[in-house]
Amino acid sequence: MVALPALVWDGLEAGGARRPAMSRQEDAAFLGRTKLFGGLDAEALDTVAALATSRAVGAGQAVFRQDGEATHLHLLVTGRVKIAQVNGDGLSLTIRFMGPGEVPGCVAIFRHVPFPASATAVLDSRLLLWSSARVGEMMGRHPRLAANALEVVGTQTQEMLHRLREFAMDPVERRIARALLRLVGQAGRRVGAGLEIDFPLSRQDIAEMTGTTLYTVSRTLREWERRGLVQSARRRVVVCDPARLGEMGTGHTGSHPREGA
Amino acid sequence: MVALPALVWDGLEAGGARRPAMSRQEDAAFLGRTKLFGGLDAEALDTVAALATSRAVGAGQAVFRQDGEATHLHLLVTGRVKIAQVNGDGLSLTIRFMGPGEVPGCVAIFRHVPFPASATAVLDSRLLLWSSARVGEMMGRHPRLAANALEVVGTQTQEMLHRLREFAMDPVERRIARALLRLVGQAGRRVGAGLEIDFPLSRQDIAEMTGTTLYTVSRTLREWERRGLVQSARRRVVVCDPARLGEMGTGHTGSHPREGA
DNA sequence: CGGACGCTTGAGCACATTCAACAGACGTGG
DNA sequence: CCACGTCTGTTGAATGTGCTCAAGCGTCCG
Repeated sequence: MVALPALVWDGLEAGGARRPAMSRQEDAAFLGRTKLFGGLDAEALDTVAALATSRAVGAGQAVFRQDGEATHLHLLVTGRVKIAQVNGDGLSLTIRFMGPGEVPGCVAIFRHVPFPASATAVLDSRLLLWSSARVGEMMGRHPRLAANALEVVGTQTQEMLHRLREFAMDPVERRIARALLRLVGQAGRRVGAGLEIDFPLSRQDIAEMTGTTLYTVSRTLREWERRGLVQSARRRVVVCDPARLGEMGTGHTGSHPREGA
Repeated sequence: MVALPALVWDGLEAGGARRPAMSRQEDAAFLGRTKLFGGLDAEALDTVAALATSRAVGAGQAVFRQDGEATHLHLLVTGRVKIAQVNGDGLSLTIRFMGPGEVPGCVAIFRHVPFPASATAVLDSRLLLWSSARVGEMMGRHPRLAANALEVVGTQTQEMLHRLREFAMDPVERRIARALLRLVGQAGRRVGAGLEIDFPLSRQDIAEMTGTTLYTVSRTLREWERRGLVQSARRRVVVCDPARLGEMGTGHTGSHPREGA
């Protein structure tokens, strides 16, 4: 609502350092900084990079689809991807957003099961791909990779657990606050008014992340804007006061939680 | 409410074959049938069994506590264990129940982080323990073990994801139905009226599994009892008609889901 | 036998949803 | 460059699911 400076979502500033095409060497260096491939020796990284296929996906395009066979491991290099699940009634739940260095759909690859959710690029993105068979080979050859994979998947389990608790016990307002803080943490960019979320995010998107409706999100954000906690415009959200927004999560500001102790 | 035959929860029938003390050889054979150790060769199993410590935990006693340091890997041999998380306000969420062959708290061990939840025996239970350091050694020595661990943790992630969707999109009634069916699936025993859940389960327990209150659970179960879907008595639940209860999950029997497509 | 525990039920209320209508921003094409 | 349609967001009013609070009852166990 407040006037926010004009902005393009993709391009130089969003993606960090510009890498238009990226050489094999640059890829290898990048891999070494990811959770999944970190700690492998230089030679291994080089081999892994050499085996990868590169793929560009435009904003709004699908990276992979729910229930599709998981034929390839996807590593996000630049851009941003939304992981979302659709249920039988056509309602959809956004599991999370992923950024550079993350591995959308990794559990499905490791378990050799269909993707449990769809991945859609929300910004122009570039990914590296390895076939499922290649991944098996690499895991066998590099025990460190297997250990990393366990760590990555374990982290995801605990994140899911954390969100499960939110859904089970927190009122909508608190879930929205937490979702925004999480997004700011993983995709926040300093701007004048505070921390802006790096990619276009509609009320509907937030609703799908928090299991509520776009109407409730709109009302909540509007109220927070009056109180100076956030600023927002069309598909743009800036968190001005993360601290006070966080108290909304811990706090007893508003209403009552659910359930009897 | 309907008269159910008298019953003791623990003892012969609950635990499958009776193993009062259990030798190392029996332990090894048992390990070979678990998800985590399955597929290891006989020699490895024997070594692993030899390295284990046995521990008995009485019903109602804690196996480990939330936020406690994860010093040991726990494998449940007999009995049943409840995994639950308490939040700051003293409200608790039951993540799941685990039975023989399962590995409560495994993610914390693998990631070297504190337990995210508490484990409590709901029946007299026996567990095998390995120190965290031992687990590291074993995983290094047996690649198959590392692969199994990834599979186990990956399965958990997907289960959490599934439950997350339930919490986000399903009304309370559906969540209760699903919870009962899940319990019957993993701890169901044939009885005259249908499938009885293997261990004592109160309204409060069900409420903590489904993020609701014991009052709502009571009303719901009562209604289902009138319709002949379930039978229940004090801390006992029998599912009489799993099929119709399942339709409650898929179906449009009742009300409306949440969220705008 | 008495207390604790688990279960049931009613009445009232509140958060959040549903439905409906509108307003402004964007971009597209004439 | 302006007109139009589409997309996103805002807001009001009515409704309802599920929670809170309160009371009572039966059963199990000490």
